[in-house]
Amino acid sequence: MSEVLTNSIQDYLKHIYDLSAEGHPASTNDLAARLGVAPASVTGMIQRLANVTPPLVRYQKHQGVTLTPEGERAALEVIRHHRLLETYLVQSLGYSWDEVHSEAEKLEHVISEEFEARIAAALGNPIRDPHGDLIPSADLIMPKDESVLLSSLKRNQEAVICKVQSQNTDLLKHLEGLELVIGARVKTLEVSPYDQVMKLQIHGRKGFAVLGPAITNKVFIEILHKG
Amino acid sequence: MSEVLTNSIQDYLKHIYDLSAEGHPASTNDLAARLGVAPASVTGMIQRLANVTPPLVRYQKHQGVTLTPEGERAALEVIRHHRLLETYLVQSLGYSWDEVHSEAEKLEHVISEEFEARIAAALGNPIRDPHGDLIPSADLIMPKDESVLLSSLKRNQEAVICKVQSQNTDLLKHLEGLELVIGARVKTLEVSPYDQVMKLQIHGRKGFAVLGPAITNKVFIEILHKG
DNA sequence: TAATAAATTTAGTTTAGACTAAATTTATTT
DNA sequence: AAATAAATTTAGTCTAAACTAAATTTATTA
Repeated sequence: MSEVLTNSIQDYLKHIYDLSAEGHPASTNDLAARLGVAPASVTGMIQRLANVTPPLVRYQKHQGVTLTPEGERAALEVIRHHRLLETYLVQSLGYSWDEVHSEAEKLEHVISEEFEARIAAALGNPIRDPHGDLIPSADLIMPKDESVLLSSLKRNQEAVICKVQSQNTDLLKHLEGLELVIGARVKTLEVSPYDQVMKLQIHGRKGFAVLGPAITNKVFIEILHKG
Repeated sequence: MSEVLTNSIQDYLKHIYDLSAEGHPASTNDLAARLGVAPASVTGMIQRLANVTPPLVRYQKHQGVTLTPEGERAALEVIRHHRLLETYLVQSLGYSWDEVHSEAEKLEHVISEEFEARIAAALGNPIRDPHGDLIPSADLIMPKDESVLLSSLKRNQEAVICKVQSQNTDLLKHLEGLELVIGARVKTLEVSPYDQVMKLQIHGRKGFAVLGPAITNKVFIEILHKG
């Protein structure tokens, strides 16, 4: 019956997507917190989304909410918009990684498929955004995440930094200082067996960096298979 | 009291701006037609806009509506967004002039001042959009329009095409074929006194074009003062 | 297991911004 | 100037999406 995906609905679907990504349904309260809205408002909305045809979510009272395939498609569309936009703002308009979120948050709801296609092409169809998050493909498949924690890298293995899971400005500044940024190539020189401290060589930089687990458990990498 | 300029309000202000640009206040019916909304809805909205502090419009029953200085600022902000966006879409993302309007229509309401500044800079602070319309400056002054009709160009005068006032695809295609596009330099070789037919030399093109008043009264130019 | 706390839902309001139908005002003709 | 037409306004309704307060359900703890 209904056909329109309002901004608000798109936001709900987006947050349900990543709250339920961990396996269990998204709870009313968590959703409310993410959306900055009262829990009662969430209940109202998810009931509507469950009763639309086709339903966008599966919902049982007190049991939380998950996306139907239709809901997931819609969510992935918004997520693709968001992450492509963040990438475009950084690459083509010179934004820094910490300025892009709120801009993309607004633009994601209004750009056309044409616009999406043009910026994707201009960027060479990237697979990760500036934060390292995966970008769903044009046909709305979320790529499989091959990344692992830096802390799991063994001696002599090489890898590429692909994500830093943290909003902590100090940490991010510290990593920037070390040139340990997304895209950087690294190789493990040594791992201390007791405290997990790693000695890391950063490609194109002399000497090495020493990182404790407080850092290596926040940084994700893709291991380079020697070919 | 109110502080938020919703999308809808921005659209009203924008259309009031250019409907009242001709001198007389914008009428309820004309506004309704432009906005694709019932006349009664317009009355409701402009009453609200007149009673907000500070008022955005001046309104007297049955007399139409004009912008206050505050309303005009808000309108120029939206118009600047729109025209910069159209320009950016054409210059930087390869849109054609006839595809940009609806995209800009949606984006104009959501971009930040940061975004506006960045695209303006990337474009070299342009003064006209791809349709030839003037772009308000960053401090929201609408530049004075120095353009005149091509039909007013005298023999031997040179000018630059700056606007074609028409949505007619045939005409626009015809002009494109002649390379008579925005930015083109032209010189009048001859004007026929009875039927106003002009013989025009187009810079960088051999031979000349012959244009009747049906065309020369749609094309605007800026005359080049020999310096 | 009863009592308390936390999470969720229901019920009823509110606001923006549209709508229709009816009433009123201004403009145009005869 | 009266009659008709066109434009505008009033009044009341509707929907999306939020809200608060109260009620209910589930989870936790003594």
